[in-house]
Amino acid sequence: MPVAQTEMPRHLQAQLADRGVRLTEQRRAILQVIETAKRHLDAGCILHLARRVNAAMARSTVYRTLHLLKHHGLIDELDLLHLEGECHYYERELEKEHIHMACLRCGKITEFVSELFHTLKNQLRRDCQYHLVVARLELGGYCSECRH
Amino acid sequence: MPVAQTEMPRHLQAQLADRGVRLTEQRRAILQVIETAKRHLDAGCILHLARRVNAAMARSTVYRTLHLLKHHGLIDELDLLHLEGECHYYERELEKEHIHMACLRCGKITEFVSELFHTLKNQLRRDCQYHLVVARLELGGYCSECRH
DNA sequence: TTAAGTGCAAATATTTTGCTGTCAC
DNA sequence: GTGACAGCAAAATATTTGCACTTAA
Repeated sequence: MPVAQTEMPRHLQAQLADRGVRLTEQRRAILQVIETAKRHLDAGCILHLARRVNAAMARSTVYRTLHLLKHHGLIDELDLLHLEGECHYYERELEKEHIHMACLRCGKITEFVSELFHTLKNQLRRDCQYHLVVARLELGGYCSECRH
Repeated sequence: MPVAQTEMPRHLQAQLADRGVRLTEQRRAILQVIETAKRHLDAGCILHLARRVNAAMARSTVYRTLHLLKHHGLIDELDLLHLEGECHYYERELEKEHIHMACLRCGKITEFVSELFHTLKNQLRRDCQYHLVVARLELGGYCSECRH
């Protein structure tokens, strides 16, 4: 019996193309940076990394592209409790939505997947009278190495 | 049989005094603004309202006092999904921790209390290996008037 | 008395915008 | 070919800091 298929993660590039969004060299560079990121990146980091691919990249192009991706729901914007300045961090939207826990001393970020968070979101979606679009749960505390 | 008493909400002023924090005219004005707030205030609003009490109040005093209160755990800092610029909003820390739901179109903020959120926090506290200090859940979507 | 707090102005950090030239489709 | 996009520089927004003066305890 065929099972309902959840949307497979595909290249951001393909997802944008599907939506008729114009693909420029600059956008491709930024998408590549986001897809291959090994940690949470802010706009400045994305610019820095994207310039390795396209040296002339303007800072405003990064901001405009992040805005585009966010409004298409392809990336999530995080604050990570503003541990380092006030910038935002970006990561690819994934099926298994996760919770970010930041260490208030060393800045380490740990990600959790929680079935109960999923249940909570469903309950809120049912009860809150809103058409729920984003749910951001960010935690702060002290990690095992930093707490005394 | 006496029941364990949860800490009653008291004047922020008294809580600061307990901690040996110096009380100035400026701090008292800011505390009063926060305690009597009827909506979520950002630093600019707090400055504006505090100047009704103390006309010479400097913007930097507001920021320094908010920092102080936040580090004493007496207020919570919210982002409300950055609906209006990038500023932060502040509210008094209350026993019944609540969730903020922001309408992405009209900007209305609705607050929820959820038993399940409380349970989730307890589960995370137990499982996450961190000493949990803050948990911020912010939701975005479209309210009943704004969704089509 | 004196360490801590304040006001002011300047600095910093992050993000947005106007405009002109360029490129993807 | 043309409407959307990029680069650049300047503006806007939010917050922090250095320093000299003032004040709470």
